Amino acid sequence: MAKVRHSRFDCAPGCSVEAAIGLIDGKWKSIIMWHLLSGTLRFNEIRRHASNCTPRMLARQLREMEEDGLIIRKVYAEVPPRVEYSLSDLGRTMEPILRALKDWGDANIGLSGKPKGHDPREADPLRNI
Amino acid sequence: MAKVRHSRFDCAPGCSVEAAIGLIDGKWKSIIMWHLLSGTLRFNEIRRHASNCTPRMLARQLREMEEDGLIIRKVYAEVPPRVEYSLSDLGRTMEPILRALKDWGDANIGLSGKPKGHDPREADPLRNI
DNA sequence: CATATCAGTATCCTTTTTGATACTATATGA
DNA sequence: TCATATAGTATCAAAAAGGATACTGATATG
Repeated sequence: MAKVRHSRFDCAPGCSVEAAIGLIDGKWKSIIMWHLLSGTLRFNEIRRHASNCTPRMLARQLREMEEDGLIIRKVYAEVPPRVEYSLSDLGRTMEPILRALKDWGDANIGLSGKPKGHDPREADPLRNI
Repeated sequence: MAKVRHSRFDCAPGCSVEAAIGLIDGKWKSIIMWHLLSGTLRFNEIRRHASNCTPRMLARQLREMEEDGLIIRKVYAEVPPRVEYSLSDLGRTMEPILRALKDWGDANIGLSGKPKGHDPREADPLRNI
């Protein structure tokens, strides 16, 4: 998405939709949230779930989600360091969204990564008359 | 989001989540979908719903959604031109997602544009020991 | 005749996001 | 002793997304 994260909402009623999605649109956020639904995870545990997410990216996304109050970051004063991430109460309220996304994806995304079902252009070349 | 739109899914099981959100993460897509739930709309009608979306951006997002099979674009050979956008069957299957987003937003976003509920850092400055 | 409407495009530019790579300090285990 | 694990950060570069503005061509309206 862009620049201004969930800014002003003078465009009701679609805006609450935009606001909600604005919180989870980072490239890894929805995945992170999804896995945190199952319980607390440490930094590198999350990283393993989101392979090919660089530590830099993961850190950024986690910080943003923390700022948005979606997750909780708990630092233990140990060596080597231990940091645990978990969903906040607010974050947990997003479960219906995450589940809806998951259900839709499971039902509609083939292994191709493209939605199932034909592209209308291929099926009906006259559509565009 | 980024570069590769719903690419490969070697990271199950979070990937269907990512795939689903990848289809609606454009700055205006979820809003467009939301309004199309109520019925067919013309280009400039959508534009009015998404004030301060430039025609360039609106056109781009609509094209992408069309390519993804979420919406249908119907062109009438009239002058001045008339083009109608509507949800495809596939697009309509996203209603649960959109509704979940809307419900969450209505329940949790104040007029500030920030999620309701306190930032943990303000409430508990010792959290980060 | 001048203007507005329609559905966009074209061009240029800025901002935001993401990626690659290397690096930190300390402790444990081989 | 050397590597490994931890949770990141620093720096640089690339790419993607978004924005501003101006323009189209024919027709209807004032």
